[in-house]
Amino acid sequence: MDAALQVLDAEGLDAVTMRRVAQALNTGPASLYAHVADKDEMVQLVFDRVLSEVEYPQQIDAERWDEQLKDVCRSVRAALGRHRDIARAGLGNIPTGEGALPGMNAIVGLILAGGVSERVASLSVDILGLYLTATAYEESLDSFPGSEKASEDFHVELQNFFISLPVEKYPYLHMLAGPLTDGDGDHRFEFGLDILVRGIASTVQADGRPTGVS
Amino acid sequence: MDAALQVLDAEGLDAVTMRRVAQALNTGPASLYAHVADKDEMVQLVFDRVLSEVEYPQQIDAERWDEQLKDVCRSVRAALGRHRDIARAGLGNIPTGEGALPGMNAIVGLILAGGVSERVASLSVDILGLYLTATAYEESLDSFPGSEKASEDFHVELQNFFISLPVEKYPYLHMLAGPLTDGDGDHRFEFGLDILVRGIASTVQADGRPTGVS
DNA sequence: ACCTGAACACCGTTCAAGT
DNA sequence: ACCTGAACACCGTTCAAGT
Repeated sequence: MDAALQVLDAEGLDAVTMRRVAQALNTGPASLYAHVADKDEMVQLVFDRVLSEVEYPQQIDAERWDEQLKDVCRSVRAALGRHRDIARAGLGNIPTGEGALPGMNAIVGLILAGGVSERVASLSVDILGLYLTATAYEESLDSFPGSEKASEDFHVELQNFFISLPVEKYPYLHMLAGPLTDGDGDHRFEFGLDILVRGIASTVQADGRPTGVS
Repeated sequence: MDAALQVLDAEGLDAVTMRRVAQALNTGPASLYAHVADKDEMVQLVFDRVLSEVEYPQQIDAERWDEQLKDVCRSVRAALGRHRDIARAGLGNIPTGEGALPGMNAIVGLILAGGVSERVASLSVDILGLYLTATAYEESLDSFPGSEKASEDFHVELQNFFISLPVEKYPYLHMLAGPLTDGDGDHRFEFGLDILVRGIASTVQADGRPTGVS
């Protein structure tokens, strides 16, 4: 597992193959099958390990549940961001490993502390997880493929493309050419996080009783 | 391109390889490089083609911008859902193909019709795209790998896992074992969509002037 | 401009055989 | 229980050669 994480951090998720990891262990790929069912399980274990880095409050403060919730989410983003494009491995899965459970338990607890129903809490944790892995994955694509230079060039190119679009055919895309390609990652993340957390909160009326939403 | 789409629909995205597509064309893999730079470009073209199936209103009705916006989003989900796990190909990319642009232009227009700033509109279209591709991808994993039976078994298994969790260690996960694994896809999708669209709308005050959000 | 066969450098996984 | 070498059935991509 340490070996797999090392390969991931050094070369990215695509390099985390049975053969590459085995090589880092000075052995052959077949040997790994004594410890792991298949490649997917290996990658899932790495993902779980990364999630174990997530920090969460030991105590839930119901008054500040939304800020605490956001902090856990920021910690998830930070953990994923520290390990290349590992977020890709989390896209289709509900993580059930030892590393992920404490953080997930905290997130569920914080959402419930917001006063929402169990149903809404379940849907919320789902969509929040989706948001965290998907944004982390997108950001990882920006940071690595080439140098930072390449990604900046790509930005300019994309903006030029939108500007070049025929105004009569795509008026709105043309209009937003600037802001659409303006990428401050931290800010984007906070915007989405704020919308989601406020959306979850808006599901509860001022008196603390759940609204009829969904 | 037709051949690639056929392979996708019949066997899923993993089967869309240079070799498989070439075979469907009764030729060798090297021949494809006369029409396409690499595999990624080929898959991206397929993705763009799928997005061309998206339906959008010819005329924006500013009064009903949110319902119109939701309808376009539903159409994106439907289009992606018709083509296996193609959504995976859309995860890290801003689509710039002929097929995707009209729908994207409509989405941007509808968000702007909601009265938000250009900045917020850009962030919103971004997060909405993230949500659409990520949910479509997750749903595609549920529908295919094995039969529907297998996915139901998996559900039960997952629920049992959460129930089996030690209550003192993971109280909230244990509590939500039921709803957390209760998957009505349509309903989940609508819940998230509603939160996002309301979140975007909440960025504008009642008088139509943008709030100071983000 | 388009196509081809052959090759290169990789994959995940299996399996008989060993300790 | 753990490891190994060799093999199988695949990959994407390149390249010289053809039309």
